[in-house]
Amino acid sequence: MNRLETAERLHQIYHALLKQFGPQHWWPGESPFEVCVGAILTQNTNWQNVAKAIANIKAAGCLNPQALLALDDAALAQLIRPSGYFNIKTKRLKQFLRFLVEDYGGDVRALAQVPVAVLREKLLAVKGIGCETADSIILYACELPSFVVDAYTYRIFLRHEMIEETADYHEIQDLFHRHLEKEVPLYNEYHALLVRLGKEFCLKSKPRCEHCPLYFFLPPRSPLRTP
DNA sequence: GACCAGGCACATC
DNA sequence: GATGTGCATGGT
Repeated sequence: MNRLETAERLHQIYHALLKQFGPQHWWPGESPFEVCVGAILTQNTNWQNVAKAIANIKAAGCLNPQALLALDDAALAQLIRPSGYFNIKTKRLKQFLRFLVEDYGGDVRALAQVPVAVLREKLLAVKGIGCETADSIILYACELPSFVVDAYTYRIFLRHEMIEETADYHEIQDLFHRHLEKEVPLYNEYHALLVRLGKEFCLKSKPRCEHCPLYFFLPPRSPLRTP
């Protein structure tokens, strides 16, 4: 597939998804800070469980960096319990909160002033933040262009034979960065639509024609390689 | 009861 | 550098 064909295919898939599902209105958070918290809590976890955890944090009046940091680990773990892995996520959340408060005064808008490449490196240096979480914070909280790749993205584009089975996170991300307009709304909607496709048709749907832009049937769950 | 979900760090070979 | 494992709840 040459460069033009790849770009055309990526756009074709995007428009087919948008036509099928409509805008997804991501990220489902009321503030940039809430998006950051959600990005960490949703690691390998269903969003419904994360929503419960965030509701608990809100009910406790703690949805701000200072209040969350002031909680002791046991209390925070209890609040985020529904999101699973609550002990490890307590540590990860606090690592991020310290980073945010100490380096940026607890203000996500200040994060968004940092050049994308630099910001990404800084986020990845925080223990508990990997590629997907970093890109989610950059794209959905800071509204800067960094395409979010996840396990669904891998499975869908592997099935479309647009990536190799051995493709790692950055190879997949490069596919989108090279062939799509570097626009935040496009990156935002594309990733959200891929997740929607994955959720909707992962195991429920029969395979369709593999040349159809919406090739719903996914290969079995397999890990996305991260560097 | 098994399997899955919007990962990540760390141990081991 | 690749591969395996622990982390944990809630829905289907």
